[in-house]
Amino acid sequence: MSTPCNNAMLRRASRMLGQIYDDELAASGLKTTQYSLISQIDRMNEPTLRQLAMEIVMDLSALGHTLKPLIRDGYIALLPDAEDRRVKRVALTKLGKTKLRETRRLWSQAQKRFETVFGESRAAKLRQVLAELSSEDFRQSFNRSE
Amino acid sequence: MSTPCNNAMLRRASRMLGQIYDDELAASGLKTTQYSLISQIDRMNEPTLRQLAMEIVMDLSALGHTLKPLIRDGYIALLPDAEDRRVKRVALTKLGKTKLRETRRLWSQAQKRFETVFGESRAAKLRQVLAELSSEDFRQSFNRSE
DNA sequence: GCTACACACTGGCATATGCCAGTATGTACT
DNA sequence: AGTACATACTGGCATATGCCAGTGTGTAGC
Repeated sequence: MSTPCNNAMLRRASRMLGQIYDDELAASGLKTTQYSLISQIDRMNEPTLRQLAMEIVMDLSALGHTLKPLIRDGYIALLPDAEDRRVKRVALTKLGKTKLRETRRLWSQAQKRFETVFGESRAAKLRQVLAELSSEDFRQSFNRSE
Repeated sequence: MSTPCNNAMLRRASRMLGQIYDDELAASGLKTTQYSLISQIDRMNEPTLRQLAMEIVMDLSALGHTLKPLIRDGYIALLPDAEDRRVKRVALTKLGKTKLRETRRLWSQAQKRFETVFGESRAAKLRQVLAELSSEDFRQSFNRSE
């Protein structure tokens, strides 16, 4: 017999959780994807596009596209690197930082409700598993398994 | 302290697994998302668009868009329902069924490697958790938790 | 300095996904 | 039958994500 597709189930759960979190963030005008991106940029110290892309396991050009609306709306800016002229660094603008603080309240509420409904301990375990699947180590192991 | 975003981590893992499975399916010309869709349609008995959308937790209009390329390529067809003229049912064409059988081999390989690297038992548990998160019950519980 | 090659990003095209505003159809109530 | 409302889908617009083919820039070897 064949097992249900792990990838399909992961995507399905992503859609569900995306819808749920997006509902909570609706008032902010940010999608959860955008909030997560801004939040991640805030946690890193003016990362290069590549560093950011690696961290969130996103294709470099996909990241570029995704950043466009956020740049247009003035939340983030791309700064040329001082050393290497090929490199651009991603930074939050003042407006972006403000937006992040505001939106964090809505996000916290979604997150809190998730933890309540799903269970804090289970959520922590789930995040651990998801981190493992998102690691380069996992990709390597997978690729070496052939 | 604040926990890492459950939704962001889920999406990140989805991107990773998507890339991994897509690599395996590359030779088929189908994306994993498309394979999963065809496979799901095959498992259901000529579902209506709405039934299919509910099952995979996808917005109805998003589903409509996603089906377009597969219809264009002749893998699936939309059939009018006999009883209710508002309704359209989704069916695999002969070509679609053939493609499904062919592509299943590649998918099985990805799935098998996943189970090997991640562990069969852990994978089963993960799917269980993902199914829970994808359920309408979960959405209801979440919405009622406010 | 020149040539190859590696690396970082950009642009174009395609699919994935969602929201909202229609359009068509069915159903309930009068 | 007629009106009001519910339901199923469609189309337009926007973002999310990926691949591939550039373009510009650094670097190693000659």
